Amino acid sequence: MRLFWEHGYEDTSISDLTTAMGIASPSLYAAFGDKQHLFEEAVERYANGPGAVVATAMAEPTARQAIVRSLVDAARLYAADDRPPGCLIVNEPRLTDRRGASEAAILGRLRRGVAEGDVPADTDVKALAAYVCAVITGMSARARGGASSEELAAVARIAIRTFPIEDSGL
Amino acid sequence: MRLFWEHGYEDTSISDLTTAMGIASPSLYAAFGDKQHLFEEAVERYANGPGAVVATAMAEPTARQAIVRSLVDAARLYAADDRPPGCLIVNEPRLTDRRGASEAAILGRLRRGVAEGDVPADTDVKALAAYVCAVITGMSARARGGASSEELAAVARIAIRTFPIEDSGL
DNA sequence: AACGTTCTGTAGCGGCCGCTATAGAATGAT
DNA sequence: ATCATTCTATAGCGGCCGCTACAGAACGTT
Repeated sequence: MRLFWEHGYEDTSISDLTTAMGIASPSLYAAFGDKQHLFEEAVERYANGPGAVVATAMAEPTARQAIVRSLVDAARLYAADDRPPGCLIVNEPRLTDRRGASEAAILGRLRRGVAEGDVPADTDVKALAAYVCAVITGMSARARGGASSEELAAVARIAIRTFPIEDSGL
Repeated sequence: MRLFWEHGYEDTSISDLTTAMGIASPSLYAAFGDKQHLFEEAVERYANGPGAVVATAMAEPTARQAIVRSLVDAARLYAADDRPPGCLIVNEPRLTDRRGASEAAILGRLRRGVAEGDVPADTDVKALAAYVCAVITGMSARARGGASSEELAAVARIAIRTFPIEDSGL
């Protein structure tokens, strides 16, 4: 998982993986089938662990808090010094579906916000969800380029200013 | 240039290039040296042509107009149907220097704005430049994912709301 | 028309890729 | 202690990569 996270699918070779695991390639193939399956298992593990930032943030009581939490957590986690920088799902081209699911989660949370009254009814929720995803993508890219958590947090703070929803501390 | 733009450096093979050019590989090597040099020439050509969006936008009279123009132009060009989607320089991992130059240009324009009075003196210009770059990166990524110009423009409009500078039409 | 030069294309180099056939080591049962 | 079974590692498959030696075609000169 860490290797795919750091280097991406294409730039992680079977040789890299077996070396890191301390096994030989036939053992890897016996255990995981092929590279594709191993990758899927790694992504699943990632999505249920380090990659659950956005998903868990959506549980916040208001839509604004949910999105603020996404961005703030992303800023911290994408540049945490005990992990590879950025987000595996955001950076890996072939994970379009997973990214779509994240965006759908954000969109759903915004719509719930409209329904519950904490988001103005005239808000273009689709565009806002796309915007949040774009910012998160940009943050992940910057993390990969060596940006610090503080720098990402500064970006997040600016991004948050756009919301048509009242401030709520944080 | 188009091949590198569409598929990136690694996923564009010499075979792809020679096929597109209608020549054989020895001719390519005679003309460009090696793949790396050809890529650099292609990037140079890109930077002086389709990739000059941000650079030219910086010439706008105010910093705000410059940044608004960057985002609006990016929205239109990144999803123009007569070109590959997104930005070569933004998407290619190895072009860190070029990206740094773009960010420096934005930062310089913001500082000039502070000096000329059209940007508030207490603005965190570094963070704002980082934010703009992050949004542009996100827009390029979305373009690659198939987003339309309209969708990108919607993202740009939201992004623009953050600016601590007065609106000026557009 | 014959020649010398320039250029293009065929063929193939070494190297790494994902993947696997096969032989040998470790383990449990008799 | 011997054997049957499971697992592991060595070695190597075909394929594509970037790159190039070399032979043959095209062309300007005499």
